[in-house]
Amino acid sequence: MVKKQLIMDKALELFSEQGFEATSVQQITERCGISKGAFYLSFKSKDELILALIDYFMMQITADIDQSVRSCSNEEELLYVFYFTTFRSFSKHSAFAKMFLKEQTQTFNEELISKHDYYDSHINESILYILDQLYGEQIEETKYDLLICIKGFIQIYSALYLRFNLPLDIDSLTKSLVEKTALLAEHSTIPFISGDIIRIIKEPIHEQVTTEHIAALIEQKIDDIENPIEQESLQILKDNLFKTNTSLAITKGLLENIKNNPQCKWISYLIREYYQL
Amino acid sequence: MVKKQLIMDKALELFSEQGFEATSVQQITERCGISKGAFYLSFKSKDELILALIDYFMMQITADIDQSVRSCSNEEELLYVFYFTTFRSFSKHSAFAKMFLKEQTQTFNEELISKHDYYDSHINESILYILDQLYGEQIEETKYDLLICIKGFIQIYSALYLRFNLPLDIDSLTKSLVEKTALLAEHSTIPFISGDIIRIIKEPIHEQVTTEHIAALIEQKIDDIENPIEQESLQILKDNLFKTNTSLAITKGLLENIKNNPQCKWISYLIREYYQL
DNA sequence: TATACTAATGACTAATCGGTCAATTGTCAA
DNA sequence: TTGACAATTGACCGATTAGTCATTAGTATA
Repeated sequence: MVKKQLIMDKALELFSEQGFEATSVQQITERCGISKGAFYLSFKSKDELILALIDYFMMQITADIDQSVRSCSNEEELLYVFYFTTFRSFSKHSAFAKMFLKEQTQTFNEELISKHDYYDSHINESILYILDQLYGEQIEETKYDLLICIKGFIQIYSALYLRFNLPLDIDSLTKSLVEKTALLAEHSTIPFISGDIIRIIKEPIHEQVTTEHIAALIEQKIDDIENPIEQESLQILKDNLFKTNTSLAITKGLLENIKNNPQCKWISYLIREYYQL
Repeated sequence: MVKKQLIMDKALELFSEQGFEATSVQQITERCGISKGAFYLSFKSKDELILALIDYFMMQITADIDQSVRSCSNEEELLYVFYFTTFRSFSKHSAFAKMFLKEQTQTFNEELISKHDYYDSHINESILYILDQLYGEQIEETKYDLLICIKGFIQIYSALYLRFNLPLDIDSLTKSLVEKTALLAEHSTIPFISGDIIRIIKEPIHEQVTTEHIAALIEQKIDDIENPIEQESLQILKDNLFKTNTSLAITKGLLENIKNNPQCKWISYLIREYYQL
């Protein structure tokens, strides 16, 4: 599916420059050097394209953040690692980040909102995990305000950087934000986010990670994977989902096989969560 | 110009629900109960409409914020007054705030960006004024990071509130943000925003307030004003712009005459700045 | 070379867009 | 009541949109 990738690349360029609605399928196909018909061989509709883009990148970004946070052994560095990974991801996928920033407040598509909420809730969990690890009970009251503020920091600094296309000194930005976050965590006492609001924020809880969900995801991705080892690993992982008494060692090994393919990051993230690895 | 107001009202509703691009002129005229031709009697184009909306509301909001900040005598309350006025304004004009949040990241119109920058720079000045008053030299290094963080707080909490249409306890939110801001101002030591970035941020400096600019603005607004006293006051203020040795007392009195008309807030703000009142 | 199959094309449709303008309606002074 | 003028209408325009499909080009097998 090289064609699909080509379309996604060029479309992302255009979306980040002009926005989704302002970009026509014609423009996309022209930049790809293909015909209009060819576009609709790869994607059923223009909407499906943007949803695919969001999935493709958000899976990577979200899994990236989660992984580096969970694998960080040094508590001192937890916040640093989180911010650093986040901005490095945004920096790496800056065209996507730009598009995402443009479209995230748009209401034009119900499915887009729910997708946004889905990944957002995963990121929320990563942040809450960090806060829990670092401060625990100490910030029981202000926890959700901290969550909001951290996301506010990320959003406003990202927007600044993406707006002017500045070269970003991630280390410096991260250090600055770590200090700010720590200050708020350790000294702020007046919460705003009340129990009611928390419930509303949390409402779009991401569905329980089910065997069917993972299996469907593998099914969907498996044909796009070119490396035969990775493909077989995915197949076995999928089959094992429906067996009992599967070897955790084998599972871990299989996960190791696919860990370098960015397309598999999300799946392995979900499987790790599923088996509590 | 009652028709113009009707169109702006209904269009704002639609824009805040669906976004600007997704709303057609047809939809607007249908909701107004007028014909398509009638729309184009009031506005030269759809673009002119959104620019008018932004001017109409941003003038009020920006002037509101500036006025309450500058007229706050108690230094202790400065930050509180700023946040409170800001959120009260957003709350009062929530449909506009919603639309603005949707469209602010859109690139589709050069003029829209420059308008955004124009009002943004005014708000920046209000915030920097507060920071200067409260902390002065003490935050020389971190001043612009504070500016960014304050705007980040406002943005993320507004988005939260507007997204879920929650009833907003402004006082509570404001107290929470005042504490956070004070913490950052008093204790943060690691700046990120460097001199280079400041220059880029400041670049779209709003033009010097000129006599011609104010006169043109009055000219443009004066026919929409229905109250004859307000209309005459504006006329005299405009004429006085081109005279030397005008009485400051008279100017102040005239400003007093128009202070209750929201349409005049921006003009009186500029005139006050012009005469250094 | 002939056949069978897939990949790719671009002219086409139906709908909608922002914007125009000749025709109609409403209003008020003479 | 008439006539002059302003306000309002909605059919219409050209451009553009997302999406379709009969046709063609390319490729692999027999």
